[in-house]
Amino acid sequence: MHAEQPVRSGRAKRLPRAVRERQIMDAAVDVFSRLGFHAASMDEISEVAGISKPMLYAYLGSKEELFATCIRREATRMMEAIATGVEAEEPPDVQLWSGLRAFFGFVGENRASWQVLHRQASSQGGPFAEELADMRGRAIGLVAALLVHSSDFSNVPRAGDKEAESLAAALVGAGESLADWWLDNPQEPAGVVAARLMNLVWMGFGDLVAGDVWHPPSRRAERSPED
Amino acid sequence: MHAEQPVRSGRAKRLPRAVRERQIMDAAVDVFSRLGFHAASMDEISEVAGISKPMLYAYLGSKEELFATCIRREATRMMEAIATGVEAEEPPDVQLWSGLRAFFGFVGENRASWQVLHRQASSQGGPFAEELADMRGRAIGLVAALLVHSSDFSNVPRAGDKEAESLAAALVGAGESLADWWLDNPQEPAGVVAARLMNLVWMGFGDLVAGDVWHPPSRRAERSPED
DNA sequence: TGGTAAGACTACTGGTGAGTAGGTAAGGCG
DNA sequence: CGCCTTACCTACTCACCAGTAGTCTTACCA
Repeated sequence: MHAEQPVRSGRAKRLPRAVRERQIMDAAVDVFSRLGFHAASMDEISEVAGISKPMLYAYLGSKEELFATCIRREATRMMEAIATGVEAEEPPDVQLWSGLRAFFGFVGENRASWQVLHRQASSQGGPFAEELADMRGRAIGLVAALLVHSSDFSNVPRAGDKEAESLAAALVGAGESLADWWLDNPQEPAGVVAARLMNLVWMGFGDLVAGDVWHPPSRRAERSPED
Repeated sequence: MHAEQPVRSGRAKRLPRAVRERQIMDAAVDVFSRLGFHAASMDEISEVAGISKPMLYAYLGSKEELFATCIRREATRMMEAIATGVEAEEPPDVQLWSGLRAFFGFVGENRASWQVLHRQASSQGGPFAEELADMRGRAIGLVAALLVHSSDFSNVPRAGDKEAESLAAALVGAGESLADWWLDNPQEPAGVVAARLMNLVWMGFGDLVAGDVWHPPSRRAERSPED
């Protein structure tokens, strides 16, 4: 988690524009995540960023533009974090496992980002939710493709795209909510939470109750299952 | 979905307090679900309800009280709808199935309620989220108890409470998100969506890919799987 | 048929927060 | 060293909205 620098008292030191913009964005994500879009005030964001309000407007435009920029930046960071963790050549279950680990890893280290993306963005109407729905749609699409691809390994008639999509939506949603739950119960490491979801969606309660569990292939031991 | 009566132009007809309160609550749920807590204005709520602002304050108190009352009412309605659908004597998988059907049935017929509960309430901080977290916690607790109980049927060492709870959180979350997805893709009936989630969480992708599916016991045919 | 209390309204206040006008310091470059 | 550009500030305007004061009106009962 970023350590926002303390509230300044005098005049801020001169800094190049790019640096200030990053500071402002960090502050904005922080404030938006804590208060939500409407309750967050530009005054507070500027204060946390350590500059004055007109700088905000000079650099990042209106409040709405600022919020949209936050969403885009954080969404991109997250998708990249996940994409980096997944190898397209692996078998489906391993890909899923890698994706889950990367996802929970990101959330664990960027709680504010996650709050902004998951709660604030989706609960505001208009272009924000749309922006977010786009990214969410891409994530669901990826998972759905994974599912359809999984079916190719078996001799079962290929599931309909709609069906795969809704299953993917359920899975993505399970991940989102488990991440939320995890924020309130942060005792456990990311790897354990990810493994639990992996077991749920891959094995199902039916198998789990019967004592069957999924476990990652033991090769590739450089990535330990604990964080 | 309620058909909110159109915007009045003259003076409203005299009505007994209880009736007016219901109208106001319906209007409030409608407006809060569309705009969120902050963006919703008491003026708009009063307009949709077909009365003037002072009536709002006379009957339901402040904006915060009104919102909290909405949450409580809708949460209670939903929990009751689910509880009514589940028989405690049934085997675990059937209980889960009934619960899912009842849940998706409720969401399908009360979209505004669901928006208020799932999005708006949780994204506002303070006592609202707490209220909501309570209900959510009860739901998770119920599912967790179901899971622990399931294990008793098997010879597996009983899963830890924490583990059951996180699995339940994932399941509840999967339901929430699938419901959200469904709102955007409302072609399919509630029963089909519920069945799909049931299959996912009970069988798991592993079994589904292999062609194994869960299906409800064929007795009790008076409840058809379609809505 | 008139009295009255609950139901309803118009028209205001006060506070808050988005966005801006106009002015001040600080680094760079001749 | 003086000039200009870029970073930065204080102090405002204006709109919107929660909440209220004071007044009118209608259904019901005696």
